[in-house]
Amino acid sequence: MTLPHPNTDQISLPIVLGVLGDPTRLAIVRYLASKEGVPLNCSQFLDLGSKTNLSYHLAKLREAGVTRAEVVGTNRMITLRRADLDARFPGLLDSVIAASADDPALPAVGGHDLEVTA
Amino acid sequence: MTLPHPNTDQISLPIVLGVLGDPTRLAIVRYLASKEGVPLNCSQFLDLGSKTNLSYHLAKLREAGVTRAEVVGTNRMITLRRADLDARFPGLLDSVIAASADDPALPAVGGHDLEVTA
DNA sequence: TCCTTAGTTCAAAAGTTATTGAACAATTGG
DNA sequence: CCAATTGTTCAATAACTTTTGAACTAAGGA
Repeated sequence: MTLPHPNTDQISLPIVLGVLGDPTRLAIVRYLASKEGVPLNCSQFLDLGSKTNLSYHLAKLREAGVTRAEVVGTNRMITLRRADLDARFPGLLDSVIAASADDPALPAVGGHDLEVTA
Repeated sequence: MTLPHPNTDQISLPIVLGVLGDPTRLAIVRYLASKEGVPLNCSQFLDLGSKTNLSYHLAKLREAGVTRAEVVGTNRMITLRRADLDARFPGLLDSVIAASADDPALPAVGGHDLEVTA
């Protein structure tokens, strides 16, 4: 039960940009970046939409090569593909994350500030 | 006859990313970046689509704050809003342009290489 | 003034993306 | 085995985006 992911060299710039051009998905990426190293399961994101809708957005991110999802039991552990994105599009992810960090219009995950101690 | 543009602080990250997530518009931005300082009119881009369709894509870019269009006679002179984008989203435009420079899947403007002498 | 050039606007059609709920599958724990 | 948990898939719908052609506006030159 492994899920399909593009290889690094199959990651496409317009597709990545298009996928990030959605507030829900940008919020997911921003949250993943703030918890880098910690694999998160889908239910962490339920603030951002219904379970079905998140499944859709997380699949878009995965298919674009922005995230990686590993099946662990009944969970999908989701991580940012930072190294792959940095290799393919140097500086892009950093600038997107930095810019998203001070965007008050983006939905928040957790209903609390990202700086709250974990 | 001035066209509507967002102020710098009204430029939105998801909207900019969404607008750049289209091969035609990315090709326009890439070409504008390669000719920075030289204002271009719309007909420069006719390789990328019909006049009507380009009017649509150029309006999207302008409304998102990515380009500026100035009316000069019967022409619209189009420039990249690099300073505004750099101020709002540091590093973003540079990384997008650098990444788009080596994307063979993007349509080309002019039917010749961008490095051809002007 | 009349014609041309440059680009917009409008309405329709076609295509794509987002959202929902109900049903499904896979794993884990009792 | 049974039930709960986690997440997917499917079909429907709603909403948006892209593309087109015909009609239009505005400026400039003959």
